[in-house]
Amino acid sequence: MKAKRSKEPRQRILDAAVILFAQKGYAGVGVREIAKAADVNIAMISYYFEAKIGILKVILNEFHDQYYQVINNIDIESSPPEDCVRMIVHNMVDLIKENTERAMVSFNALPLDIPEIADIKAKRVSELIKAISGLANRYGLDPNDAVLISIIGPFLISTILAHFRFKPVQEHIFRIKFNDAFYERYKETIATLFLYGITGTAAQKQKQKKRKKQ
Amino acid sequence: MKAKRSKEPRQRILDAAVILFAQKGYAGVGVREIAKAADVNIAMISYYFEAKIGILKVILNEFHDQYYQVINNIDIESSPPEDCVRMIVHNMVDLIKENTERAMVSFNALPLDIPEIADIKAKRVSELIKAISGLANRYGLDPNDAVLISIIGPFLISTILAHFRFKPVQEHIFRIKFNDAFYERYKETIATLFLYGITGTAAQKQKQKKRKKQ
Amino acid sequence: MKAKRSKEPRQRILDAAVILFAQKGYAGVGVREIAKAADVNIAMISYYFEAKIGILKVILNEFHDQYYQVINNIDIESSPPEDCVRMIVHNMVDLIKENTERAMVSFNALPLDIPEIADIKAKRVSELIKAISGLANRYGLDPNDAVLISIIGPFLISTILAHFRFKPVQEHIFRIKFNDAFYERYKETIATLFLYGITGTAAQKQKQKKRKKQ
Amino acid sequence: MKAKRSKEPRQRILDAAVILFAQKGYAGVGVREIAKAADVNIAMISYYFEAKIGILKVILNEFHDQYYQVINNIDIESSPPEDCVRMIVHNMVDLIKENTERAMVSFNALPLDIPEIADIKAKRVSELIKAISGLANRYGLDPNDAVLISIIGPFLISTILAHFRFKPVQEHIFRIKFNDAFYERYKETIATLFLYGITGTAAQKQKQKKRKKQ
DNA sequence: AATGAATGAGTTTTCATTCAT
DNA sequence: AATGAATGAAAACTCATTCAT
Repeated sequence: MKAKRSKEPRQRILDAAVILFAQKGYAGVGVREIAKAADVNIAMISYYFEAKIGILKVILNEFHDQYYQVINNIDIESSPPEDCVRMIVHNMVDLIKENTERAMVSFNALPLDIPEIADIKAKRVSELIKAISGLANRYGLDPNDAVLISIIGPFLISTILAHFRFKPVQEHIFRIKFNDAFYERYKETIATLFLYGITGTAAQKQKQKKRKKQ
Repeated sequence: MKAKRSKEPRQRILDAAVILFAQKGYAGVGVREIAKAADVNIAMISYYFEAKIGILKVILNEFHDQYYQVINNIDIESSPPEDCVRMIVHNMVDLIKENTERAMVSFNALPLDIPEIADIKAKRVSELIKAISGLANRYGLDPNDAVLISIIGPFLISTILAHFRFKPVQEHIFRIKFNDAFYERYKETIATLFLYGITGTAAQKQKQKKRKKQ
Repeated sequence: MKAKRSKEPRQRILDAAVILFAQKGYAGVGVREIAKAADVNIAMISYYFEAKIGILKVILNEFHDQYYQVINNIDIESSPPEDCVRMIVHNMVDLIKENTERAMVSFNALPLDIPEIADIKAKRVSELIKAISGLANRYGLDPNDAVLISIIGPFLISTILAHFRFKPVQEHIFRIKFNDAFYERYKETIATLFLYGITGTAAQKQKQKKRKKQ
Repeated sequence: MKAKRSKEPRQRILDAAVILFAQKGYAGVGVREIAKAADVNIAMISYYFEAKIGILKVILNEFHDQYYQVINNIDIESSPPEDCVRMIVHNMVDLIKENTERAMVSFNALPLDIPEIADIKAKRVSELIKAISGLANRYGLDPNDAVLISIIGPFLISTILAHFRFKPVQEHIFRIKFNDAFYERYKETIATLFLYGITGTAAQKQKQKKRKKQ
């Protein structure tokens, strides 16, 4: 049960908290539970993070730093759009696969009624939308078409997260193993689904415009 | 703050709890807060629902009843596949638009560490997968292809839910109104995205099979 | 579980309450539990007994009425002392055998911190002591010897009650049936134990007095 | 009202709880009342005893440990039977005199509807019966005579406890002081009562056997 | 005579945090 | 840097009682 005492206490607390927050939500986990899982004394939590909410703030910021790196590290300008999307999907699946709990905490289990958390979240979402708009532009979609952006924006992350959310249930029902081979095909399928979907949507839009002109 | 005392106490409790659970998660909301928002005495909660968890059970079951009706009410056999998908998308968006909080509670804010809730959820997900498999079959996709089903299964609901999750933030950033006109276009776009995506994926699969044969 | 609806509600409440109070103590039983066991509506309790404590008052008074009848109905004056004791033991065992729960409630499970109950109890105990003193006198024991009276006073009832208290455990351990035959022998044994004990004690006292005189 | 803060909090809780449980029964006492009487914070109760029932478990086990020591410490084999009984009575009165509340809680005020408590009690009663059987054997009584053992088994403890239960009432009625001198005579009287009673019973049994043979 | 919904004060237990060591 | 005892507030839940019907 207890985390190996190999790492530093601070890191052990973070690791334990991420898993528990992902399972039960922020409010559903007590500091005693975290301290026990991390094999540290309760008082260490306020020592390293001031308060329980401090743990969440660190988790949230650390994950978002990684998350936007995945998008921004892609050289959107110089690669063909399709490669670009495939790379993003590839990196994003890898990121979430390796940091499933962190991702789930950062997207789902957030107590947005706590102002500090709401502020961090709002700031980060703004950053994301800019990146998405740039990408849309490359596909001939109008980057100022709010409706379109608001649809395709959360598309990828939510689809990938949905997979990881339902993973335990599906493992049980389908009796399949989600191994590396699965995830290679998964990345491909998601990218194809997204690319065909988005180009189809763009094509449809062109048709409608023509019809209107006529 | 207080709910209008027009409805029956039991319904007022449910209505208040749904909104609060969606905002703060199940564990983040206290029964006192629910009782206050519903304008009922705190003891009424255990009177009508036995315990706090009883409220969640009712919400969960009620929403899933509606949710599977949306899928099962479509006459999959006799309509052309495309119409079928568009109808499902249409109905599903309407359902979630009218029951945003219920949907979010039923999909995101669930305390799966509570056995009773995990059981209900597992049962309902099984029902869903059967329905999805039937639909996939009509598209020439292999209904026993676990990987494919496990990808497109949670696709629709998670995409639509993602929109509603990010709705408040987007309203603020894009300064657009999410009115009826928006949702008509939204349904169309989502359906197109999904149809092109899924047919593209099916086409791609055919190609790969041919290549392997050669 | 529910009491047969053959008797009147008032009596059903009393019967149910006696059993529950004996099992769990007065404070350990809720009015809802009593109402359920008696198959009456909760409000009937305050209707018939004003409040929960009213049930206990009735139980207490009813049992003590029976209890002192057992002692006072014996014609202490005209029977030989030994017969007199045997009859008291006989009647007392019968009474407690038929009213085990009522006796246990009236002697053990009493909330003496509630003034009304303490008052009833004090009044009844005074009555008992007078009866016992009279009996002691017939045996040549000094009825004003407080020490002696205070020892033999609670002797019988506590011994008999102890049997009934440990009855379930003993039935289990000894695997014996406490049937009518057992209770005939039980009465005899208790009476013999008491008679030999009390005459032995009286004899011993005489010896000590003689020694002191010498 | 408040206990002196001389002892450790854990002990103060136990001491306060014993007195209150003896007065009002387990269910009749609240943890807040215990905490107040022990002059500790209410949270200390679950800190030291996990839950309210934890206090009772400790009281119960501690008292029974002492109680069986009293019986087992007597060297039944090598002393004359009469001395043996007098020593047991002597030690038992001393024990209960010094631990009146603990004894009353352990014998009367037990919530046997709580499985944990019923288990502890059953285990302890079994231990007692073995000891009693051994003692009976020394008196020429059949240790396998379940009826006899089941009668004389709870005899001593229930008689002594009855004295302490009625002590406050008797002090008031008889206006006598229950001082050390009283208890010396009390021990003697109880032992005599018991010895004469038990030998008388044994003698009576012999007679009956003879009669049956004839 | 009888119901069951409703109340508010009560219960036990758990919470995040702090303090002396 | 680390402990674990201690705190007071808040958690969920249960209580006996009352009231309109």
